Amino acid sequence: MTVQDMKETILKTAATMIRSRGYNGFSFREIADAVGVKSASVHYHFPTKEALGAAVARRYTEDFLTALGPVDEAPLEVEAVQARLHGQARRSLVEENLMCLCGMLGAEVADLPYDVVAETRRFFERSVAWAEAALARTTWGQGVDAFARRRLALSTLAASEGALILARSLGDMGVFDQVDLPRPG
Amino acid sequence: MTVQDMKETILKTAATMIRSRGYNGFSFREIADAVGVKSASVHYHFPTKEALGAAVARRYTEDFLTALGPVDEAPLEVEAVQARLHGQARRSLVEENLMCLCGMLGAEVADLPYDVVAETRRFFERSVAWAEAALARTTWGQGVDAFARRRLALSTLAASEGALILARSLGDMGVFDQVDLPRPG
DNA sequence: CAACATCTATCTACCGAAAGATAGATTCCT
DNA sequence: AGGAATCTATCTTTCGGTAGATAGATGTTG
Repeated sequence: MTVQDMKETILKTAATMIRSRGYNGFSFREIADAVGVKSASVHYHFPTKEALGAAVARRYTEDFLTALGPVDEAPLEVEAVQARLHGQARRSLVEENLMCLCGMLGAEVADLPYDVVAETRRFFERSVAWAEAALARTTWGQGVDAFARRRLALSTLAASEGALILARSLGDMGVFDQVDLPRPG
Repeated sequence: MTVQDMKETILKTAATMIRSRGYNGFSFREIADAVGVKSASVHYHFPTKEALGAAVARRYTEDFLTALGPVDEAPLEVEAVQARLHGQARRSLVEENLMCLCGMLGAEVADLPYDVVAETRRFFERSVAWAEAALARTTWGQGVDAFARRRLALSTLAASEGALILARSLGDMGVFDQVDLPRPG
C-alpha cells in the first residue's frame, strides 16, 4: 500500500467513525486497529487529532460539493435543486446508515478544536453558497431577492440535517422521507 | 442542601454539559467539580453514566412537554402550533446558547448506551405525538388525514433541530430565524 | 558498481492525564 | 445509635501524544 493509499484509508476510516460516533467518540487506536497499523503510525500521517479531524472535514466538504456538481449544471427547477441537496443526506442515511459528517460536528461544535470548527463552518458556508447560486438560476429565484434565496437555502439544509437526526433517533429510516422540504415563496 | 436539591443540581449540570459537549464530552469529575462535590458522590446518586444520561434525557422530555403545555390548550392555528415547538428550540439557542439535548443525543445515537438511546427515542416519539395531536385540532388538521399531520409534525421538528445545528456551526444565531418552517398543505 | 548516507514509514514501548467505577472510612443529621 | 450522604483512596482502562529503534527504499559519491 502506497503512502497515499494509507492516508486515504485513514481519512475514510476516521470519517466513518466520526459520522457514527462523533468527534469525541473515536480514538487513534481504534482507527489504527481498523486500518491494521499501530496508533503511532496514524500520528505519523496526522500529527494530532485536531489535524485529522480537520482533514476529514475538509475532504468531506470537497466530496460533497463534487457530488452536487458545478452550479452552472444544477437543475433549473427549485424542487430539483432542493432534491439534489436532500438526496446527499438521504444517501448518507440509507446507503451508509451514517450522519452527515458536518451535521455531527455541527452538533458538537461547542467542544471542538479550532481547526475542526473552522472546517465545519466552511462546509456550511460553501453548501449554502452552492444552494443560493443554484436557486438564483431558477425561475423562482430570479423573481425574488437574495435574502429570500438565502432563506430557502438555509431552510433546505436544516431540513436535511434535522431529518437525519429524527430518523436515526426514532430508529425508522422511513421517517426521513416523511420530512417535507420547505417550499419557495 | 437536601438530597433532592443535590440530585436536581447534578441533573441540571449534566444536562448543560451534554447539551454543549455531547454525551462523550462530559465526565463525572467535571460535574462533581461544577457542583462542588467529589465524583464518588455523583456515583452515589447516579450509579453509572448510562443511568445519569438516561435520567437527564427523561427529565428533559418532561420539561419540554410541560413547556409545550396540555394539547387541549394548544393554539388552533397551524402556524401557532409550529411556532410553539420552534420557540422551544429558539430559547435553547438564544437564551442558553445550547443545543436541544435530544438533538445532540440524536446525532450521537449510534454510540450511546441502551437506556440513553431509549430515552432519546421517547423524546421524539412524545414530541411528535404532541405535535400531531395539536395539529389535529386546527382547521387545517381536520381537513387532512393523520399521515399529513404526521408529516408536518416531523418536518417542523426536523427544521428546528437542523436550524440549531446550522446557526451554531455558522456562528451566527441570526441564522436560526432565517430558517422557514414547512407550510401545511 | 559498490559503499555509504539519507529518507520514509512503520514499529515497540512508554508517558502523564483522564476516564468510569468501587471499597471502605467518615461525617452529619435525626 | 443508625442510616444517609459524602469523602479518600484507589483500580483498571483508555486516551492523545512522544521517543527511539528498525527495515527497506532511494539516492549519492568515489
